[in-house]
Amino acid sequence: MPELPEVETIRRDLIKLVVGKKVLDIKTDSPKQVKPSLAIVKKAIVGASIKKIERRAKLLQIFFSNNRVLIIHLKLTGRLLVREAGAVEDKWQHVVLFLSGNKELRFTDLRKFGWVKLLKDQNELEEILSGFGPEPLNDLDFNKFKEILASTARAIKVLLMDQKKISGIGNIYACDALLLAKIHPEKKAKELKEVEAKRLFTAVEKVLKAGIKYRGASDQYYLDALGHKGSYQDHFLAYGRAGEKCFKCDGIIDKMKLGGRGTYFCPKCQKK
DNA sequence: AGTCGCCTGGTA
DNA sequence: TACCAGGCGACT
Repeated sequence: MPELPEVETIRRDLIKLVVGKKVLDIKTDSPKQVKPSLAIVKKAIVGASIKKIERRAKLLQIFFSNNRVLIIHLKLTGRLLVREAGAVEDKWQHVVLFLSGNKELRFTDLRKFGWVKLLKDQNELEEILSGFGPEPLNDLDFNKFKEILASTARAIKVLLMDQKKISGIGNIYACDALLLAKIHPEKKAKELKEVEAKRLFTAVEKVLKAGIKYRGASDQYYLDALGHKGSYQDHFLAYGRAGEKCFKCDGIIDKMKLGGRGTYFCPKCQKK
């Protein structure tokens, strides 16, 4: 599932591949995923060129030369692929932007949970972005992190994945950061001791940076903008490793459900 | 805070 | 053939 490192990798790819290109046309076979509607998006961006591409949390923002903004959420199985015009159709291809320079920007999505949304104006963008917590690799310092922890008695893993509190962390990096910091996923956030908070703060930064370094985790569906896999899955600490040996002790990684989500942890390293 | 619904491919 | 995963918003 695309989380901060995966979306960031795609953003960096797209900057090289599509910035400066003009939108010639757009099509979809899955109208529900294009908001507010294909007709409105078409009218707004056909003829404009891509000016810059930003990321906030797991959201990609495409800014156009006419000041319109498209935001994209990949959810679980979304991909953004840049292909040559007319190249063989990609699996689960649902929205296509036809670009100048004989390129196509394709949004593919097996589950169809992802979406592409045209914003009304700058205000709407600010409104949406203001709903996200700080970026863990940019505007989060340790004091702010401690405040966030102290604000709730929810399980620490659920908190890490709450985009309103901290942005960009999903199941993979939450599981890995908690093992690296040796903290049980169910531990209440406000009950973390200073040293644990410190370890977790460092661990979050470390796993996210590793994710970016390895160009994301292609455990299941994730591919970068050129359709290549990342390799962070070869460096998973906890995620997806149920039954395998812990990387730091002789314990065996276990799997449980927490907040409805599969949660991987080492019962020996991560005590409650 | 817990549950449902959105989807579809993979698995039991 | 039924069931399940899973980000996130809506609902309870």
